[in-house]
Amino acid sequence: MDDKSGRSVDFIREIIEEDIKSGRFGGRVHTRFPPEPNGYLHIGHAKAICLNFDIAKEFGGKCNLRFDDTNPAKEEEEYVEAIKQDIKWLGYDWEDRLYFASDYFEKMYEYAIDLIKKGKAYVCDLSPEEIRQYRGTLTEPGKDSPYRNRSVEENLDLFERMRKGEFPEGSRTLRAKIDMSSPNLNLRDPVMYRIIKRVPHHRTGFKWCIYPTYDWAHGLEDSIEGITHSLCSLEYENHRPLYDWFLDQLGIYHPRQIEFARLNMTYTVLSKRYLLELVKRKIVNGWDDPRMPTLAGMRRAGYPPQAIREFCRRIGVAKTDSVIDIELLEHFVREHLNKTAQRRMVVVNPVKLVIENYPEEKVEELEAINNPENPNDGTRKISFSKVLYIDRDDFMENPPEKFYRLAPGREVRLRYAYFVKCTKVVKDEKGDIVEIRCTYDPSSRSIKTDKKRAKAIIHWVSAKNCIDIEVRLYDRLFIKKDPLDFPEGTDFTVNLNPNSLKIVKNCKAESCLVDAKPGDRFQFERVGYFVCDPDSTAEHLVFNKTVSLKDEWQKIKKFFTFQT
RNA sequence: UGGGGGAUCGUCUAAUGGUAGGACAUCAGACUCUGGAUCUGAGUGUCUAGGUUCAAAUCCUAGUCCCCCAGCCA
Repeated sequence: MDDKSGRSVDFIREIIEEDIKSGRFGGRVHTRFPPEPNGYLHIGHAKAICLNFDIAKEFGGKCNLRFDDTNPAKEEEEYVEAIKQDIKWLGYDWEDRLYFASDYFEKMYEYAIDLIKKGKAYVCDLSPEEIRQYRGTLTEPGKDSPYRNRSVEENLDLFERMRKGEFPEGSRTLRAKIDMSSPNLNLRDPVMYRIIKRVPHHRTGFKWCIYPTYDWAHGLEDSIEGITHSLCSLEYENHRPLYDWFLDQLGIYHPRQIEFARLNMTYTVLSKRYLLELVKRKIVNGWDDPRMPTLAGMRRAGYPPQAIREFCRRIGVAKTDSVIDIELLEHFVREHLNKTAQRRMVVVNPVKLVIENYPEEKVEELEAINNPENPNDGTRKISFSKVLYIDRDDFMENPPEKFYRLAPGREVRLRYAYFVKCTKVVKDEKGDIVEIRCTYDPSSRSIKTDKKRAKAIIHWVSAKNCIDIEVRLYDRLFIKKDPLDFPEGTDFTVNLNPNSLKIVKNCKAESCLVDAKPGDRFQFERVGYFVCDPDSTAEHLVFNKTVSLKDEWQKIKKFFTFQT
């Protein structure tokens, strides 16, 4: 999408504009988002949600939320609620248009009878294996089912008895009578109804023992709801002739199906199968684990919904298979958080810094800016004293050339405070640094008057006045750009990032963070963006890393480690 | 091998016969009390081969490569 001019539109909006112009649907635009309640929504669904709801809004139309609950074996109520919550969180509203395919079962049944009466559908006694054999292959035509030419009366009778539950699961199906030699396998007498008796449907219980298949049901759902443009992913392109066929045979209202490429992202898996596996094998801690690409996971990771929406808008929509760099998503997350997240100082990996020439009992209140990007957020006071904590990563005993931070004999500025100069390093018997000693320059305090330039500015907290928090450092779940690229005989877990979660307790945070509530987002200065996790209690605050700040030094460090 | 789709910087995406542009990423510089943010600059692209045309990413021809389809999943 050309984002500067805002003039160019994607191919779907182009089609819709043409349809409006030609009056194809009386100028109406009505879309729908049709999830199957068999898993949690992920960022790929977000693309479809944004597309459907945004288009409806842009063209003055409506967008329905419709659960495509035609397979009781896989669907659960838990997912229905989670999906509704996620869509709301994303910022979309289906108003009073919440529908379920299962609400249309009776109507669909009537349509099926209509089709049987027209001689366009028949009850087939072939077993699943036989159906497969009769279907033929990609290059060979199929064979007609021996039951294909039953009389309308017999079909009507059998179909009614299927509904009544007279036949065992898998014994019979209702099939459309189309063309067993069609080069499009979907048109080789597709199954419309199958018998499922053992599991209850999450909404209709055991009321039904026949269930419509996707191909039969979806167009009917769209038709019943008066959908104008039925947007779906590319793999349904081969199904469009079938979608059209059913509606044409029935002679009912006929929406237009348009296919677009689903979202793929680097370092991410977005198939329900693998996502479910991650949860079931406890590789992650549930669907809302912050490492999951689910909306629930991203919410818990601290992703602002606005950033996800902006991402969806900016990736555009096309028919080309594509893989989006995850960096692009992270870019929009940072962009939003930079403008909105208040800054705090938190030392994740603390080491003591003692200022030798600072009075023992003295405490100063220093002013810090809450968000330099937003003056309206004001300032806060932070406590300064003789003993501080700084991050171990901000000190090196033998620094390389590009390391600007604290080192023996070096001077740096403490953010919003003074210049300090390292005088000494105190180590324990193992040789680990336990304390860094320094002196400070009392004249360097004021932001306004002190023009002394610092090569580096580091963050800190006062040991006397800080709180301990838990920080969960999340990183991408996979180390490989394409997690599904694994050697034969292994599975996608070989590509898991062993360091995707690092829990750090006893991080030192400035005291004003005690007021943080779950969902509150902050920038921990010079570290990254963090969100307060629902696991937090008043005594024990937990923060999840959303995304790190861009870090020049990390790049340099990486470069060095590659060199040596 | 049948059918259906698709191919533009590293990655997405514009240009609808008339200057191949933007974003992310990368690199360089400026600025900065966050090695953040911001600003400036740089490099990198029309799948291939022919043809039509004053002019082709766009039209034509032939090829190449990629994706989807043989569930009673969606």
